[in-house]
Amino acid sequence: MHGMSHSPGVRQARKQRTRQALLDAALGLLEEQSLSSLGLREVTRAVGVAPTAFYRHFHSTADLGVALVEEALGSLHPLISDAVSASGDGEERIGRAVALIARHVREHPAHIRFIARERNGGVQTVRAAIAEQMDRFVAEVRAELGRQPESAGWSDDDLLMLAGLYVDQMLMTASTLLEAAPGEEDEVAGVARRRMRLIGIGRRHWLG
Amino acid sequence: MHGMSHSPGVRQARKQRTRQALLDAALGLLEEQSLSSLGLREVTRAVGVAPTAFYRHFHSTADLGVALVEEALGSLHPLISDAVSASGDGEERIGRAVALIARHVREHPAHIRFIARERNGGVQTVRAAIAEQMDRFVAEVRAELGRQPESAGWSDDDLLMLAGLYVDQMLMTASTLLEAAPGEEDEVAGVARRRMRLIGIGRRHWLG
DNA sequence: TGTACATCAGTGAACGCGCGTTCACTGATGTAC
DNA sequence: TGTACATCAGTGAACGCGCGTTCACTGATGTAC
Repeated sequence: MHGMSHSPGVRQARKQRTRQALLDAALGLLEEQSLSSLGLREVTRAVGVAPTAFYRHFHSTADLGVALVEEALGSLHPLISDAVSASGDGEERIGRAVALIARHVREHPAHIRFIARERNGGVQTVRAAIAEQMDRFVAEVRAELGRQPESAGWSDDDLLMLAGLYVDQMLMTASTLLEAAPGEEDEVAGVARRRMRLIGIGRRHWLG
Repeated sequence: MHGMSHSPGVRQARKQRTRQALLDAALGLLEEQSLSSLGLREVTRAVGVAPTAFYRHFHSTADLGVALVEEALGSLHPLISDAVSASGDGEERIGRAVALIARHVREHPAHIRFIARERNGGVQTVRAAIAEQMDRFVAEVRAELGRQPESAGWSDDDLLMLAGLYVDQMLMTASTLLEAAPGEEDEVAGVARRRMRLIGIGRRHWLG
């Protein structure tokens, strides 16, 4: 009942909790503004710690932004591969991919908003962090596409082009769903599916 | 030599010049930050007028942002229609459309950056102004597509879907060109052309 | 054409406020023995 | 197990600074007659 012999890192766990609270608070504040106008004091106020505590975790709000990119996109890689590699015929795959995106947007709206906003935002290091993750997504999608029989005869360049088109389309769909009025989501999802269908048709007739 | 009988609006012309100077200065400052962190004093300082002069022209920096949307996108409607309606076969049309975009990016980089950044930015009224202009572009492209023989048998909904895909693709191409390192532009344009080609193939095989 | 008055774009001082950052600190947690 | 010392996450006061906004103003431009 009296714990282990040497301390298991209570201090470190508390620090981690504060850090996460700062990230969560920032993400909330960023629903209505851009990172380049987010203040360090705003964030600490929302958490309920002293402004100076911020420096124990991040050098600046830009630094925090890079951590948010990691949080928002780092865990998304499995989902992306799933979305592309789903089995079944083309129509089924499209339906499942769009449903996966819609679910992710419903469960993590603030993360998606943050990425869509800062992808072209005013903070260079954050833009670079997002671009790096997006490049990884494109590379993963390309690898997945390369495994499919439909890709026989495709050059590496063309596969990369197609992968980029799919990834951009996914983010655009997510961002549009986010802005959709309640009840409009189905229509947005329908348009997204038809776009994917048209791209799929282009893919099938690309050669020959 | 002594001017016309009643004043032709010297005062109004000067006011217009100051207003334009504020817009130009703001656009320059926005290359490296988002509108939501742009300060009114920053802008007037860059122009060389008193901070209070700002209020003679705009209620706020958000208001100035809406004016910038008008400036950046208002004059773009003819170009968009041109890009879609160019004559010649598919490949020629694609080449001309991408060249038009590349030229516009070269001539108005700050405008494109502003739109790409604020399309998902932190200022609601500016987002709405951009969305409205984009909707107009989509409607215009749809009308242009509707006039082409390739669109026989297409439903209004599908034409709208295709028009949206083209417009999103154009903005994405513009934004990617903007971030391309010098010398990389040709490769980016090449990928953009292949994307357009694939979409065009999907279009040709959409029905039947 | 000349005069008297109105308009209004731009000024400059002043305000209260929140910002990022520094610094020496506190006290719970961790470590050595 | 107990004691003495080290670490370090979080504190709170203080700083200088730039911000948005108000206000009464100035003087060139515009208008009426």
